[in-house]
Amino acid sequence: MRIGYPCINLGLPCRPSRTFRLASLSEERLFSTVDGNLQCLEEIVRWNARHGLLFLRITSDLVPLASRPENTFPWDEEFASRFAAIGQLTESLGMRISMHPGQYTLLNSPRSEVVEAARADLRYHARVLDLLGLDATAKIQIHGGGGYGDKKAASERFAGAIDALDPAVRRRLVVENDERLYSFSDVVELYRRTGLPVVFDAFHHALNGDRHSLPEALAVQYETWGPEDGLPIVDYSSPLPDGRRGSHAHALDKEDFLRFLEESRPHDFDLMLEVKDKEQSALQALDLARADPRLRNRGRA
DNA sequence: GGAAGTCAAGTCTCG
DNA sequence: CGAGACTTGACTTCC
Repeated sequence: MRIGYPCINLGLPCRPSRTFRLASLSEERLFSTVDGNLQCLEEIVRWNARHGLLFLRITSDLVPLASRPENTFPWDEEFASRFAAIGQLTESLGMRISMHPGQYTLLNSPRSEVVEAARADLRYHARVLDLLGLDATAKIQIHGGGGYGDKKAASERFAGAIDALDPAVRRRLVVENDERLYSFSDVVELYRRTGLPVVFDAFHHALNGDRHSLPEALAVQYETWGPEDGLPIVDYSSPLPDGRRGSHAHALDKEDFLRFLEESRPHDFDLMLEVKDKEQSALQALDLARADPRLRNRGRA
């Protein structure tokens, strides 16, 4: 088990997700922004490694507006050696990398321009991971998408869109249960149609659950990950104290997290903590899990 | 310099 | 059918 947090480190003075408005797009602006974002990403990688956090989700804003047609700057060529160096650094540290496109990246839309934009966005994400030189264990996690009033047809479109993807994108994709539409059972069904491994989000499962208990879900999830995919990925976030639906808690709920560790015990996975205070919760989680033998296992699934 | 408003994305609900 | 909600972090504008 490796533990991590998404995208930004709130304690560091830099951000790897600086961006700008479409109206401000220029080659100069893009160059200087990506330059700064990569610099910050490297700082985060080093900080995380020093603190034992070996699972990192890279922000989708690393290259702002990357998949917009207006953006014609060859950032991938321009920064190829910078990406390669950071990728070598993460490899040498034993760090795992993932990415998670936004909620507006939808492969199953009935609108072809939406699907084409999603495809371009996924190509961008895969390009980043390719430039880092990472193998297929570096995943891109997506959701099932919209329902469009006919979930069955929407799921069919999802499967068709997956089948049509470039293998360089396809091999990195994993599908995560959401809090509203595609439950854990639904994404397992998508796995059966597409072969995409399943990311289990414990928080979404609590909000949009089905018959699976936590250990049951983890056992089913485990079967969806192949030898090339690495350890399964699990997302965890604490429930909000006031019980408000959906959004992520501000800080780690220690009791809930310890219960989660206990109940998930038979299964090993890499754990992404989606909590608003980012690295603080990840450090607490690492501390709470320090006696857990899974932390010493970095092996294959 | 800080507060308020805007953006980027697409779906979905509500009137 | 069209306006607004939803989400998130950061930009941008305004005083």
